[in-house]
Amino acid sequence: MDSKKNAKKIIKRAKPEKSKEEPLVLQTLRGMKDILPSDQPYWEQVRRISERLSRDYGFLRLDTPIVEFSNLFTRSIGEGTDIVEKEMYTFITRGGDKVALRPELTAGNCRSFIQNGMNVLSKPVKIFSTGPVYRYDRPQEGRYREHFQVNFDAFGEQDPILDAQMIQIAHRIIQTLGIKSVQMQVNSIGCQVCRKDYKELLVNYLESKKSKLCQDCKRRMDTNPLRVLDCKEDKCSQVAALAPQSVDHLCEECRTHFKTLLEYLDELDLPYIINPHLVRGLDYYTKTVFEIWSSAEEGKKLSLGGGGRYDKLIKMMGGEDTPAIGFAFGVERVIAEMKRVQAKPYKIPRPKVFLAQLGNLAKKKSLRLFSELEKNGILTAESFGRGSLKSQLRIANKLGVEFTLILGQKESLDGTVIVKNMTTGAQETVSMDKLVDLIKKKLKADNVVVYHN
RNA sequence: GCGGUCAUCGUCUAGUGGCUAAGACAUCGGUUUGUGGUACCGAGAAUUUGGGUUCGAUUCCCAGUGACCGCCCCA
Repeated sequence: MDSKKNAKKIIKRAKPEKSKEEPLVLQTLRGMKDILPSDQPYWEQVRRISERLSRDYGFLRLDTPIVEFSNLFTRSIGEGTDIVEKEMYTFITRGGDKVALRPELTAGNCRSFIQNGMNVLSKPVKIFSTGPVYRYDRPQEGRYREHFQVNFDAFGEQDPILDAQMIQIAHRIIQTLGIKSVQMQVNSIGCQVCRKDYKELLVNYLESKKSKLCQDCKRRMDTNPLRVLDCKEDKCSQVAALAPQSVDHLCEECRTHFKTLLEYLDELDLPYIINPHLVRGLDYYTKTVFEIWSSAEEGKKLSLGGGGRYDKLIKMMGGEDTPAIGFAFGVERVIAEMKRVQAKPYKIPRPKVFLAQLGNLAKKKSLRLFSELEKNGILTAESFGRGSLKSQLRIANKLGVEFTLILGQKESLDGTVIVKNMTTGAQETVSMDKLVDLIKKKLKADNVVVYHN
């Protein structure tokens, strides 16, 4: 006994020495995580609801590669943005191409739209996409280096009714996922022309109040003056409160667009507010921008998702002038919120039948029987590797199945199988060829095959 | 990128500058031969990594790594 233990310890000690030259680190990379089976009901729910609603609203699915030429992102998102400046996973391929892991989905979708000539499709072209995106930033709760987004883009329609519909579907998905208490925040940051004018106006104003701003904001005045409006410092928000607002300085077209959008939103009974300080981190936005926030409890400073118009992006990228609008939400954040408000995850179907086998002959036959049950839509669990009936029943019990099928030596020879009711303990022997029908009947009678969602 | 807090079995927790680092849950096995839930018994399983101080460190110090918090920013 002692020698056994010692031997183990020696092996343990020896292990690291063996692999000294290249230590194997059994750990996910910083800011990345596994999505474990126990979490899958939530993910499944998000997938199902998103896919269903995307279809309901006429979106077609598009999947694009995770890796693209890196300038696809730098040019669309904007050279000066944080995402591009310090958060991109960029590398050179063996072929010498400068590529990057996508930090968001819209750029790739636009590329695909142009490359595949989707402008010939009837407008609007509504695109649904989902998958991982990558940003090399400092991880925290709700912020990951790899996270999943569910994304909607619509190309070729400049009518603000599409803005309203986009906000509607965003709201609808989050609500359907069980997050009832949400708030939509909307704003208009104008088009290229009026935004530029507004920025000048704002900078002039801020310049006059410079002494009252925090250090960060003094810096922001140059890099991103709109951000000053968002600062949490008391003194800055006092300055921001009196600052000129973008909505008051829109050009005629942008003002009408925004006004019409608000009329549509009023019609929809959505819980929205106009947040004149709402600014988004990507350069390509024009006119409408919006975010979706949970309002269940204060404290959370993370939006669940956001989006906006990018009317000039396709043209800027070299495509035909095509107005567009998009929205994305972060799956991890939405799931965290679902858990917080105790929203119901998807109920993954559990087996109602367990197949136990006993003896060599039965073991051989059980594989075929299992397959037979599966083909007939009877979800069955098993533990073929286990020998004793006792341990198999224990598993069956733990799984909470309705029936256990027992196939032993005797039954194998007779062409029968024992059906044991796990609630009552009663069991009957039935012939193999009647088994499937019998089980189907029993499950139906017990009304156990009802799943929600 | 900057500042801070933390780090013990799979999970949740105890504990200590010095004998085999404790418990619960979970896992696996057993309580005779072909029958589950309870009970009883047993097994495996951890001091994040690397240095340093020390006769001796899981404990003290430094660094790395990671998680989390506050910035920056964002989904």
